[in-house]
Amino acid sequence: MADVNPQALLGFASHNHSACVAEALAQAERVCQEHRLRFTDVRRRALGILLENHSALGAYELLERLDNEGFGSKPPVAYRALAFLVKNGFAHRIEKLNAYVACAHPGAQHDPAFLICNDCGAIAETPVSASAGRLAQTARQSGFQISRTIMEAEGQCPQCRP
Amino acid sequence: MADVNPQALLGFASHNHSACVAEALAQAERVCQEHRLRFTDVRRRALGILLENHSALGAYELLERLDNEGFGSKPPVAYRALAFLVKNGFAHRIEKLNAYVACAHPGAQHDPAFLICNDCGAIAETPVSASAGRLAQTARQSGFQISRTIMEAEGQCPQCRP
DNA sequence: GTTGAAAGTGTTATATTATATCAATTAGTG
DNA sequence: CACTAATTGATATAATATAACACTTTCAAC
Ligand SMILES: [Zn+2]
Ligand SMILES: [Zn+2]
Ligand SMILES: [Zn+2]
Ligand SMILES: [Zn+2]
Repeated sequence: MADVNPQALLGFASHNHSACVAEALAQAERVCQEHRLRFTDVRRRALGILLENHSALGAYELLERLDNEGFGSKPPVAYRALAFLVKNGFAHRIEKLNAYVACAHPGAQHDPAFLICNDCGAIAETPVSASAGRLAQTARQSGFQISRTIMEAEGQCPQCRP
Repeated sequence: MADVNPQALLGFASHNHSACVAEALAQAERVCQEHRLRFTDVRRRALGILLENHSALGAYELLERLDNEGFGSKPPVAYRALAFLVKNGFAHRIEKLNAYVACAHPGAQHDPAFLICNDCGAIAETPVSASAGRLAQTARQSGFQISRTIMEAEGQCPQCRP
């Protein structure tokens, strides 16, 4: 989960990674000011770590990095930072991996969908609208009111295909 | 997770529950004979318990019931039975709940999609084809080869809506 | 039928993921 | 400043899951 080639990510396309990180952090900074959210040191750094890694990170992997940088060393430190990031749309939890990834389209609240490469661990967040899909249609027809959807697809990314 | 009104399930429609269980077990029996799968006592009973409950059951909840009936009492007993059932399409794992549910359309291999009621715990498995959806389309376009999809929607079932 | 290989069962032990709670600190408010 | 709410960090524990071993059962080959 940890040692993934950053080249392979962000929709499996290469990109200027440090600029990508800086921009995402600045964006988060703006959103937090707008919404009067407290973007504290741990939270900012947690998001930075997720962004740098640019792939799903387990809570304990994040915790280890935070600990190494002088933050707390116990599970709640990581879980609370993650809860803040997820709640406010800066990161997402990947259910299939019990892991967390920085959001690729922060700002607007959205239902994310993920493509997860089983070979290299790359993760791509796609802007699929869940409310437009067949599942949502089925739900509406049966009177089920959807509040949140989870869409994750496992497989092989373009780089890892034979 | 455990005490759910069976009336609320199976697509949130009521049905003859004991007949439903019996039929599903018979169906599993047939499929196992066809495919030369060993439908042992623990496995059969595990499926029976999932069917009777007719809602998602945690591995340890299943384990407790198996233990009460004289099977093993240690985690691997439940996890192995579940692995067999899931692998062969008789049950599914609900990632969002870390729980397991009997398949509503056994026989054919399929990518299940679920509607999960956050109020009463009811679960409906819908026959949505994942490969036809927008996520699959996006994947194809970017060269990603999907091997398996997870689709879970949380919300309120018809019975629980105000 | 006996035998050997493969699969299944149950246990012990341990790994991994996650939360409840409390004391101390910090940030925002009047 | 004084008050309150939010945040942090630690302790402790809960919940979920797997590795590895000994023993038994199944099944096919002989
Ligand atoms: Zn996102
Ligand atoms: Zn890959
Ligand atoms: Zn199914
Ligand atoms: Zn309900």
